[in-house]
Amino acid sequence: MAPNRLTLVQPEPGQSRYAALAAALRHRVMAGEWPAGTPLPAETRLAAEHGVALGTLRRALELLAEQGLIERRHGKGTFVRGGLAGATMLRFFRFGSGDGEVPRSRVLSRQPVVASAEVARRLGVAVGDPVLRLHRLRSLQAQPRLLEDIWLPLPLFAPLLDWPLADWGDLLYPAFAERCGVAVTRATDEIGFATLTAAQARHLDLPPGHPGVTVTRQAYDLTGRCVELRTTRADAFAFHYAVTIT
Amino acid sequence: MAPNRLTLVQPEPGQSRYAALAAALRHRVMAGEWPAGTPLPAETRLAAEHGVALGTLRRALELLAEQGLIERRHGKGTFVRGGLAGATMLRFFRFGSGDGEVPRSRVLSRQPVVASAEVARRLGVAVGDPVLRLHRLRSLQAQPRLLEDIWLPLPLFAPLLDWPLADWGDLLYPAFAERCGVAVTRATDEIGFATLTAAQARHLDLPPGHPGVTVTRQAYDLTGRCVELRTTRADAFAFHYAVTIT
DNA sequence: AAGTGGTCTAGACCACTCT
DNA sequence: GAGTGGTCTAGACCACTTG
Repeated sequence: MAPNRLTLVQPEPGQSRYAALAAALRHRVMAGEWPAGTPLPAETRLAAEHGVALGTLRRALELLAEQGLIERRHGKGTFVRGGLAGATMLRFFRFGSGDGEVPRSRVLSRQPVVASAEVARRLGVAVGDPVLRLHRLRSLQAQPRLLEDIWLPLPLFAPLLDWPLADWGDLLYPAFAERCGVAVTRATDEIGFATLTAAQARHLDLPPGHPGVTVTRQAYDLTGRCVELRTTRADAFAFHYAVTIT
Repeated sequence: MAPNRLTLVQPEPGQSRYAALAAALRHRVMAGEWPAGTPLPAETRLAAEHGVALGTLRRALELLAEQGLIERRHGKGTFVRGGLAGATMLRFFRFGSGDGEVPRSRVLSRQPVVASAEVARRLGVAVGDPVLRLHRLRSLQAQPRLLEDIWLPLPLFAPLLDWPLADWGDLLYPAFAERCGVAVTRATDEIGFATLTAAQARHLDLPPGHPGVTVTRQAYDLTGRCVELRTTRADAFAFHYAVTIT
């Protein structure tokens, strides 16, 4: 795409111009025109490029900023956001003194499998499609705290098949970005409750049948496709979560 | 306050004009100038009243709309919002077939007490201040499902002291609004797990020691003061909650 | 048809960040 | 000082709702 050319937006009937413009910009971002962390052109420049008034362009950018696609910094510029931080799962749990500490992670097993009905549904792939299954234990202060089952769609995450287990860091999302070019931008968590199986309890240093909390996460990238399904199990009594309702 | 007079806003240093204007409008709403459900004056009128451009006035209204204080309806007007619906607690739980059904509520006990340290802290009153304590059981399809402990600051909720128990409806927030003039606009919920005591389990038709979920709610009115502290206990296995992270 | 909020424009000026 | 995003203005026109 020629960067200096005029590219008019064509709002569909019933759609506002700034909404159409936001969609157009969203596509340019997702096409990789400005990689994550790099600034977009200045407002005046972008407005001229798309043949709209400054206020309209700003409305569009505000929309994208709300959606978390870009980030605006006064005096500096408008930047394409990278993925989520990665330690977000921890904000659900309260452990002794390790607040803000990144948990140590150990991959217990890694194997390519075929997607079950449940996994396929949540991951948005076909039943029987190849997926990478990870089993992972995360510890705080040498105490095992979180037991994770992770499913990743396989053509996409193939680089992880051979990656030496010793080189896996404590956070997965940065690894997704570096190794597989996948940026997680949005995730949904479902919180439920179930007693731990004997095997699960053993990993977590808890008695069998101990009450456990189950957090099922589906993570999505810029294009909205689900790139990760993760089930985390932990001590229910160490779980704590706060929400604001409006 | 004279409605037709010019009332200029005075933004504090470092504050934008629309922010100052929003604060001014917020005060006018909270002072009861336009009761809940009634429309504010038209944009052009309000802008003229406060001596600002239309765009600035709109920015201020957008702020208040985001905060849930007002609601804008295209072609109709800008309205002061009432309180929260009231059945919000249910969205945490999945029970058999009663989706969307409003649970039947029965008040088990009602007594004025003095605030303990914990209740005082969460309610924002002094230790020893009078509060009204309610014990309440809520059922779906004749099955007891939710056991609630509720504390209400007492000068404010005095009308509830004499109100015949037979006349209490199934929802509390509408009653708060009608009887005590209290509109709940915001609430925070904290979710945790704990085993049920024998007494709690008995009310819920569950065995003693059964795993329970505890939702602690603090509800606030327009002015930001806490008007309700509520602890809800229920079957942990029937608990389910979904969040979106961005 | 009249009144409401929603969109869009064109331009001025301010506040922040870097060099 | 030059470049960025943030605020504010004044006015035109559109879309929705109601009588």
